[in-house]
Amino acid sequence: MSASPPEIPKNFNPTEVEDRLYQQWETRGYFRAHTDSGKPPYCIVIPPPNVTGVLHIGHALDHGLQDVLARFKRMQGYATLWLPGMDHAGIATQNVVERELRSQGLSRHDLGREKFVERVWEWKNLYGDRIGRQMRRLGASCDWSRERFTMDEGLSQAVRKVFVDLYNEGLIYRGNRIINWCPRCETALSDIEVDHSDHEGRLDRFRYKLEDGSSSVTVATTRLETMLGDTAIAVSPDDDRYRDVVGKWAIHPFSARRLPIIADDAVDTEFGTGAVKITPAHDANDFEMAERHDLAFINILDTKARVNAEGAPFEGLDRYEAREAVAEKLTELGLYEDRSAHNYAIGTCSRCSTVVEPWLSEQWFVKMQPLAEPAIAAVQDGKTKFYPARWTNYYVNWLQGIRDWCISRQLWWGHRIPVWYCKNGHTFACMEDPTSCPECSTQQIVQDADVLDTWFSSQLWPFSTLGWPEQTEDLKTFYPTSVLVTGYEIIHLWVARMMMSALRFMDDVPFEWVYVHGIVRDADGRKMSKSIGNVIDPLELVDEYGADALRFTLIEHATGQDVFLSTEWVSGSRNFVNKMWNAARFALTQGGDANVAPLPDRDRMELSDRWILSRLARAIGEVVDTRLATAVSQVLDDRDRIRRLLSEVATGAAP
RNA sequence: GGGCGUAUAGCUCAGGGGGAGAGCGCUUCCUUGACACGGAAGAGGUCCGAGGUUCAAAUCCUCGUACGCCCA
Repeated sequence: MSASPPEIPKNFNPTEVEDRLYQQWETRGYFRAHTDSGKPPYCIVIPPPNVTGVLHIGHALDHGLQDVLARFKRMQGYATLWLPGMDHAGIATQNVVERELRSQGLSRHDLGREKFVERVWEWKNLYGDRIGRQMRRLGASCDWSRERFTMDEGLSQAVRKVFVDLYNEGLIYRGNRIINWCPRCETALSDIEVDHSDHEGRLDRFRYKLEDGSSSVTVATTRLETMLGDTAIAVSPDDDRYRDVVGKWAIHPFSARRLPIIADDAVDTEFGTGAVKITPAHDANDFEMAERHDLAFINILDTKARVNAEGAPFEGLDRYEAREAVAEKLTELGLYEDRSAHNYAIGTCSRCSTVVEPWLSEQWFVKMQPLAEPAIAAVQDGKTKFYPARWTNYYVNWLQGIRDWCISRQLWWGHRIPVWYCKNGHTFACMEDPTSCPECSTQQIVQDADVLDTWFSSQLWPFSTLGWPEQTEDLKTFYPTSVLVTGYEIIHLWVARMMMSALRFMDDVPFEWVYVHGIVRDADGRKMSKSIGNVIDPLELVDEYGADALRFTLIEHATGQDVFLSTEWVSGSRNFVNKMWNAARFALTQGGDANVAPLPDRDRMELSDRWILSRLARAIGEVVDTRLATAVSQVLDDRDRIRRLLSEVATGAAP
């Protein structure tokens, strides 16, 4: 044997090889999907990353899995489309651009709505291709000619049609309800954009005097400042302690408002004193009770969670300042009793971690139950299947308990709600921007100021990206899509909503399979976060070990559990990739192309050839028939055999 | 309070009704013509505990313990 030719280095250099090959693949159109090939279709739409973001290690796993599936199906002869794109990420993007403005001493209000939205588009055009470049570095074999953005013209048409249709059917309605309000972002949030965690707080107790001066009732609360908006006191109808005060009135110490003392089954006799202050405008349970008893709704906080005029004499104070001020004032009046430590759950904005305020306001909602029922049935009937199957129950349970979805956001970046109000009080939704009211023809009309929740557009992703509402060739060829690959944390945020909207508007499920993977954590199992400082940048790992090494590592461990990523694993995978490189190098140095001759007839093959071909066929069969992570471990098993065989051939031990 | 997951070698984890596994680490040897990002040999396990099903259980079932996650 001769020495290795110098043009094949001993060590695999991933950066050089991967960049060169990716460019070739892309410019030669290998990732392009075709609708006229006559091949069976296979389609994956990417869970669109936020346009503001950079790729994190979770994307590397998510995209790696999709890439394996896409490349595998291409090799099997399917017309394969892996469709990439990005999400406009309403709150997140608006926050980024607002932060940028703030560094120049400006607010979005200084620019005005139109200029601000222009500014966000400029930002998007400047930074929006960052994700795409990073995905290419990771080797994602997407069809970039079909890249989509949730704010694209076509996708916006889809959003508009869905809104108008649901509105006309009565499934979208406007209502004055308790919603989650973020005082920093100054917008409503949906239930699932709020994170809940236990918090060490306190329970304050104070007295309301009865109007007739006969006695007083002591109540307990964790949010003392909300007493400014109290409009009743409630006790349990079975509570003997309060039997003789039900029906009487108490007096609010700061406003002289009369508060009825009511009996309601929802009151827990065990909590606090058994008597509960009722703040209908600032608590969801109190709101429901207020509707049952026809109580007044008094909103005491402004959009920044400062006390408004309803809360005089505390007007202008922040909610936490007000909490202390109210306690002091009650003490002065001899009404404050005591406080004790108390743990309770608080909700925080999932975007900025500010404590959200339950707040009464007029918002748009989607009535979910009629949409949820078909989505539950489709999974129970097996039209869409979860892998691993245990997520089926999670999905079904979620939908069975679903509540109406608050879709309006007090933001400027997003799809504006296509509803107009005329001066004569008519309200209407329409596909084309109107110039007059369709009912009374007045031209004095004004559009609703709010935009839609970002998830309202992403719920349409599997069909809006393929061209819907137009009946495009892509839509006919690739819908329903084959598999959705995503992490379990967005089954309820996204997967369930896609199921609902697709069944309603496409009359078919959006995907046959939902492949659910875990979260990538650090080696100690902690979530990666900037504040802990344990974030692993996938691109740094690609620089150091190569994209294949990183993706192989992630997929090997994508068994449905969370992946605790240690860079030592990636280094191990890099070594394995190098092993493959050297196997190829070995083959080429044995005579190069001359060795890649057509195989002889079966009966003239040598035993070793037949053995390795059968081994190859078996390995392919096993890989084809098993799930990804198992396939990877199969590859690892085969590695041993390959290694042994090579060494036998090299030493002349095999015939 | 309800639901789910996990427990297998020193570490991190696959697997799964009949043979105890991988990577990393460890020990010993090898500057061998693909590869030291390598090769060879080896030590190392009550497969969390108890009960049940079975000819056979680490694997399936029940209960328990510990840890983690999700929902309220």
